Amino acid sequence: MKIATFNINGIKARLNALTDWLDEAQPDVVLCQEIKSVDEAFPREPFEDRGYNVETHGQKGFNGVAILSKRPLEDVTRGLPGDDTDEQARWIEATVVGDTHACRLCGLYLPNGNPVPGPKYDYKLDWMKRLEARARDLLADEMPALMGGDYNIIPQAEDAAKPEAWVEDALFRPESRAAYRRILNLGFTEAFRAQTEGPGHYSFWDYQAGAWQRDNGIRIDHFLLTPQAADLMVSCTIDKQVRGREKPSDHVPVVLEIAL
DNA sequence: ATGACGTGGAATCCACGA
Repeated sequence: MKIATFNINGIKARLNALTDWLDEAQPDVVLCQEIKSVDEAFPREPFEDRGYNVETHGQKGFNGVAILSKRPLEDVTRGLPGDDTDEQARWIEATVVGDTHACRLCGLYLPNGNPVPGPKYDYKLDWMKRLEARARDLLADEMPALMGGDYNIIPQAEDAAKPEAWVEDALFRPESRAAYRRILNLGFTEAFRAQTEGPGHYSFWDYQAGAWQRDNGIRIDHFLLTPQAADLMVSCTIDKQVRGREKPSDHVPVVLEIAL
């Protein structure tokens, strides 16, 4: 089963780019971030016409996550547990049943957190504490599960073309990276780094200052797998070429192949 | 050294992003 994460930066602006990519890459599941749409306005038809089930968790203007899946999505839940007052749409879960295993899918859009310090950074770190709690529960369930999405975390210096430019940024601050590492250290496998080492692998290039043309990117879109999911992993790749197309998102898809 | 680009929503600019 081919499962992708893709921050599309606006579903209305990216409709053609996304459907073109679906037709070409034929993923079974896509975890989408930054749909920037309320649920009622999400254009379901182009995806349903292609055989995808659509589950959204949107809000007006910003954020918003969705799952597209060719197989039925069961037990869908919306919102990251742990704070009933949190109104930002950044988390959605569902279970997909494969040929041999079921897998819990968690799609996430982790807060950016800039500027540092400030309330937005506090929110990021608070959100990551809640993420850690949910991650612990997923491990305790001892079933294949994954958390995929835009983590807004540059895990290591090698994950940025110019790491020195990010040292004061919420995506690369020691506190951010430590919070991410705490989750990894619970027993998760970061899918891309399980197979590929070294610098030069990015999933985001800013629209500004010719970042794409200069390959000035960062790797911030990740899949974290429970041990039961990691045992089924086949490959994890970044579909870099998508960034060079017409009217692209500033992120590209990361694609996980897993033997479900 | 600075700014640069894009999206959505409201409104002819602003918030937000990374």
